[in-house]
Parts: sequence; structure tokens; C-alpha cells
Amino acid sequence: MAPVHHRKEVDESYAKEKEAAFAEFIQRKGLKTTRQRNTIVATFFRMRGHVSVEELLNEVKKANSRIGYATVYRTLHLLVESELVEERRFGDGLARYEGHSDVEHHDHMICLECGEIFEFFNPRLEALQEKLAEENDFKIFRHRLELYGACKDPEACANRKQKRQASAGN
Amino acid sequence: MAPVHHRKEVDESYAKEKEAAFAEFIQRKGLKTTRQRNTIVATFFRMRGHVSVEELLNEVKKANSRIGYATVYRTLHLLVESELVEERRFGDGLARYEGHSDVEHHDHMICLECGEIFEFFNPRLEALQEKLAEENDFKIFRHRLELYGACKDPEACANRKQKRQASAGN
DNA sequence: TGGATTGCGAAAACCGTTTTCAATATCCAC
DNA sequence: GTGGATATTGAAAACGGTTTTCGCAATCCA
Repeated sequence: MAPVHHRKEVDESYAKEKEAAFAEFIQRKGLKTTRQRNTIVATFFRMRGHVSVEELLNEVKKANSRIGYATVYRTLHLLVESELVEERRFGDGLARYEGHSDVEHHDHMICLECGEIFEFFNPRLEALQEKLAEENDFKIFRHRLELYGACKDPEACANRKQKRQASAGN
Repeated sequence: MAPVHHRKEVDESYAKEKEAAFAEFIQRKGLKTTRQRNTIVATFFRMRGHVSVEELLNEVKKANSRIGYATVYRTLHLLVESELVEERRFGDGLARYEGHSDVEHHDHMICLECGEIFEFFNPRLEALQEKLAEENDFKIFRHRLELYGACKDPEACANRKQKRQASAGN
């Protein structure tokens, strides 16, 4: 019932595991292993939260400044295809990418003040959706639930907001 | 508990009422009453469902072929600002506009086969969301719930799909 | 009815994303 | 290893939906 926040610490073993899984996917698809893809994937799995393309590119450029948008976009598509990553859109017009959490499925609460995105999961909510679909002769393949609002801890919220604004002027 | 479909018939009185409300809004804002805006608004409130800009423009052009995208976009923004219309995005990358239904708030089931968008509302669902937010010290301003899947009535679905494809080659 | 002001339409700009294309890197067969 | 077929890269152009610009037209208040 408690919210499932994204990982507090991104440990090496997690990133390594994901990198290996991606390498396996690349091989399975008969694609080539490249320096750029490795850099992008390694960078992605060492970031946390819901990463935008720009945020990722900024990080990636620290390792290899010659990598551009095109390759980042292409690699993200591969990550999504490999099912190691999910694409999300929260209505601000840009795609965000999320490495799978420990939980299979979850929904989101988005604070409009500090921009923080919280994850949560509740089985009753899922069951109720299924029930409603059933009643209307509808079969659910996937769903999306987003709660937009404000976190109630003003201190933490203000801190995050400040941090966000600082890193925006990058 | 039954789904709230959009109006089956768009009656004159409904459209007239909305047009009057828009006229009042325009006046209140000190804006000018124009032929084009009237045409667009009148057309919009005589269409049903979740209307895309292109669909609306197509209809509008039947009344006045000189009206272009810019004015339709601008008028839709005014409609949203007037709170007579809500903007929705269902992840196919284009905005859809919805005149308020009889129900204040509702969620959506979207059939990925025929494209039909059903509306529904369930108080238990709303209450559960509030409860979950509460538990996580979060205050909900608004939410979005979309169930993507398939309608279970294959005939109706096929009909709608065909109809949609026919009107696409417009 | 004049004239300040707002709105219009066409075209250009925008913005996030995708594609193109020539140059480069990968990797399998030898 | 090396060659060579093939995949990948990066820069720039294209894209698609939306917004803005700009010169002209319409509105509406005094």
C-alpha cells in the first residue's frame, strides 16, 4: 500500500545486470555492439527516475560529447523494444523513460510544484478497473493512471523544486 | 455504474446553450465577436465525441472553406479557457477536444481496434484514488485514467472501424 | 462613421522526434 | 588478421502537430 518510490541508490550490480540483458537482446536481434550504444545504456541505468531524452543526452555527453540526439533516440527505442525500459508521457509533451522497477506495474502521482514523480500500486484499484471493464464488455490490455497534484511535505517539495531549477540551468 | 457514453443525439438546444455561454465569455473577456469564431463554435457543439483539430476543421470548411488551422486552434484555446471544452490527449500524439458531458468528471476506455472512446465514471474508483493519495501525503488536483483495450462486441467494433476508415479517406 | 484595436489567413517558425545520407565501425567468412 | 557485406553513426534535413508572425480586414465604441 505504501508508494513504491524508485530506487534510492542505483547500485552497480543493478546497472551491470541491465547492461548484460541489453547486450543479450542486441545479440539475439543480430545487431551490432557499438561504443555509443554501450555508453548510452550504461548511462541510462545509472540514472534514476523518469528520464527525458535531453536529460539523458546531457549525461551521455559527459562520457562522449560527440554522441547526438539521433543515437540517443535510436538507442532508447531499442531499450523499449527489449522491454528493459518503458516510455511514459505525462502531458508536458515530452517522452520520459523508466527502467523497470522491482514492481511489474505501477501508476504515478506527479507533483505539479516540484515535478517529482512518485510510483504506487494498489491491487484493489486494479481489480476495480477490471470489474468496470467487465461490466462494459471491455477487455483491458493496459491502462494509465496519473494523479496530478501536490506533495504535502512542503519542505521536501521546496528542496526538490530548487534542485530541479538549479540543474535546469545546465 | 453503466458507462456514460457521449450524447447520442446532439440537439439544437444543447448547441445553442453552449454558443450563448461562449458568447458571454467572449464579451466578459472584452474580445470581439467574429463570423469565424461563431462558425467554429457552432460546428464544434454539433459534433460529438472526442474531436480532433483536423476533424473539426474538415467540418468547419463545409460552412466556410476559407477558415484555416490557425483560427481553429485559436478558437479551441478560447473554448478551453472558457471551460466549456476540455483538451484530452490519448497518446496518439494529437489533441482531442470534448464538450463537457452531463457528468462533471469521467474516465475513458479506448478501443485500440475501432478507435471508439467510451466514457465512464465510478465513485468507488474516485474514492479509492483519494484514499491512496491521502495515505501518501498527496493532494490530488486532477487525474487521468485511461483503459486501453478492445470492445467485446465484435460486430459493433467492426462497423465502427469500417466507418472510421471510410471517413479517413476524406 | 472614424479610428483604435482585435482578429484573420497564409506562411513561417517551433519543438520534439524521425529520417536521410555519406562516412565509419562492426564482425563474419575466409 | 583482413576484406567486405552490412549495420551504425552524426549532422542536417524532414516531419507532424501546434504556435506565431505579419500585413490586411473586420469589429465596435465614442
